[in-house]
Amino acid sequence: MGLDDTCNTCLVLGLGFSSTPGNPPKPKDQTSMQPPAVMAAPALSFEPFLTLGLSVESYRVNVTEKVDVNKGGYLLHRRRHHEEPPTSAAAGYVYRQASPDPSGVSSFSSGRVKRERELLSSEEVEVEKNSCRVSDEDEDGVSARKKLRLTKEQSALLEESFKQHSTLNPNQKQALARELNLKPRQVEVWFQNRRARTKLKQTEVDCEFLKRCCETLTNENRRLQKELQELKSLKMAAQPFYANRPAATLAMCPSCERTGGDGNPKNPFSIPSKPRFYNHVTNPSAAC
DNA sequence: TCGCAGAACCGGGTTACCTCA
DNA sequence: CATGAGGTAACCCGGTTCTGC
Repeated sequence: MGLDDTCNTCLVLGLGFSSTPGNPPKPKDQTSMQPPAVMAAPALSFEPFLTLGLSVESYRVNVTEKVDVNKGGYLLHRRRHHEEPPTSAAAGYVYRQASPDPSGVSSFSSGRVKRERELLSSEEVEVEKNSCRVSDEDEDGVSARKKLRLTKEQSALLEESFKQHSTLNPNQKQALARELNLKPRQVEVWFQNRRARTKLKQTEVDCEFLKRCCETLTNENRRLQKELQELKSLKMAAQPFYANRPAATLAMCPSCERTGGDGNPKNPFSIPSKPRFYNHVTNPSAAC
């Protein structure tokens, strides 16, 4: 092993996702977004490479399954799982709830679903009749988009509901609409937009985190390049003097400038026969 | 007047259910 | 009777439009 071989001392810097402090524990039935974090460098490797990168696949997957950074969990997978609430099972209520289905393929299998929806839709019409806050048409019948301004009370209730369920089942939507004197469609839209805002916020947080990781790794790369350069210049300077010695027996610690050798403890230039690796973060010198 | 937040809308994808050959 | 295809409804998402402040 020569100095060039010492350059083969690996540096592996990985960037991936791991849990971030402060993230709420993921609910049992939800997958969670794991914010990115620098992975610990592997202890041993013999290939010379410095990696700065993301696991694209894991990022993609995780980004689509994240937990609201400040409002609790939310679901991005389409889920059509439902279950009967304990109190209303006999009445045949249908719930849409988060599904643990990891494939993202959802299930919404109940023979009662459609009937339930039909019942609800008729109810929805009634609610919409009663809802006077927003109208799709003006008095003269001309379609005009009017923007709803939610009151503080309405917003608070919607937020509260979102904290509990980031998605609504038809019953919840109806109940919420009734309570807020809004159209079920408006409640639905609010939840859709709310989920989108949550995701956007999470994406921004992730982006910032990755930027910081990138900076850190860039600096580390620069430092190691410099160290490598120093090693090379030391090798060049030492070559005339130790011309008869195999290059593999030469090594010098750039930090303490001690020179290693062939592993013989009596030889001041000996290096261990086996390469010693170290955590460059906690121990910047391999030779020491 | 401009920018922003967010409500509303649109198109596309997925799933469940129903009907019919 | 079982089954597969086609149609429909409902939901969600990403993206966009547009309104009110």
